[in-house]
Amino acid sequence: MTRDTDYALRALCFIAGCKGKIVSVSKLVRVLKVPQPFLRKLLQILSKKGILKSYKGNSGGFLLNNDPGNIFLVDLIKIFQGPFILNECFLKKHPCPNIKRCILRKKITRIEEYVLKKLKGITVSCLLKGD
Amino acid sequence: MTRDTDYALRALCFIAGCKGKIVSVSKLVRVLKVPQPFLRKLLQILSKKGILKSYKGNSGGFLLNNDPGNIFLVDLIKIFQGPFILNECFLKKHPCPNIKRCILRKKITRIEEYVLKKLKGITVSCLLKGD
DNA sequence: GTATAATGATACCATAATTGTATCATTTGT
DNA sequence: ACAAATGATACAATTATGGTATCATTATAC
Ligand code: FES
Ligand code: FES
Repeated sequence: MTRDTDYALRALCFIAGCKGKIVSVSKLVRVLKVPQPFLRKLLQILSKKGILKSYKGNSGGFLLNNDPGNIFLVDLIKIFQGPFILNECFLKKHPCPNIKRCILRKKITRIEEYVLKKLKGITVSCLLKGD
Repeated sequence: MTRDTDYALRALCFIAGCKGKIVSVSKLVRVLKVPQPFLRKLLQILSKKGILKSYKGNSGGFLLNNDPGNIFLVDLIKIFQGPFILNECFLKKHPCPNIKRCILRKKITRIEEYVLKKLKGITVSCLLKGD
């Protein structure tokens, strides 16, 4: 998990905690102790991706656009770290001669599928509530 | 999986395939089509770590130091990518206030333990044989 | 209606990690 | 002695990450 995803998740959890109240970046920064311009960038991205709703102008800020139960960790990972790529070939540059049969690939794929399944079960709300 | 691990694993598989014969880097390069000086570095590391045995001098090269069934993918990952770190805290800089209770941490840890267990089952020989 | 406090958009920069190169010394079989 | 290999190590290029800075735009509060 990169810093992007990390910060974003924490911010989302906090926003979710302020049920309904618009939260500004400066507020978040005070709480999360994260570099402000960086966090701004992240929230802007989340806003573009439809996860947050933004309110401009004085006393503006951000709000969740969905139920916290509908914000999945995998989505954040996708946004900030690109698609959860299932290890295509374990030699990336030269396309692999035996990509169809490669045993390692099969094993890794199976593992990644499991991880993905588990990750799909993690949402903002389940982190807040603790189930 | 990084390029290091990737190349190393392919090299090991190939060497394992040449049962007993000493394999030189130049031979490997011809087969694997990987930058030579880079591969050399990798094999030197594997040799230092006791996974390969090296033979200097004319017609020298490398040989497996263990049974292919005893060369584990996890070991390569450890060597080239550092210890398989179980996501300590999802905010790395400022130590987390609730590191004991953090729900995400618990969930991630559980997933990583599973992956580790599966990864521990992957050896060079099982990639060659296909079981 | 204007000042203020917020976001939107974007370009830039610094550092670290990854990936790869180059070189020279040493060893050993022929 | 020579050739062909590894040992050791320093260097360089590229990319990814993490972070800044700036200016424009919008909307609320007074
Ligand atoms: S090496 Fe290409 S898919 Fe396994
Ligand atoms: S945030 Fe620190 S362990 Fe979860």
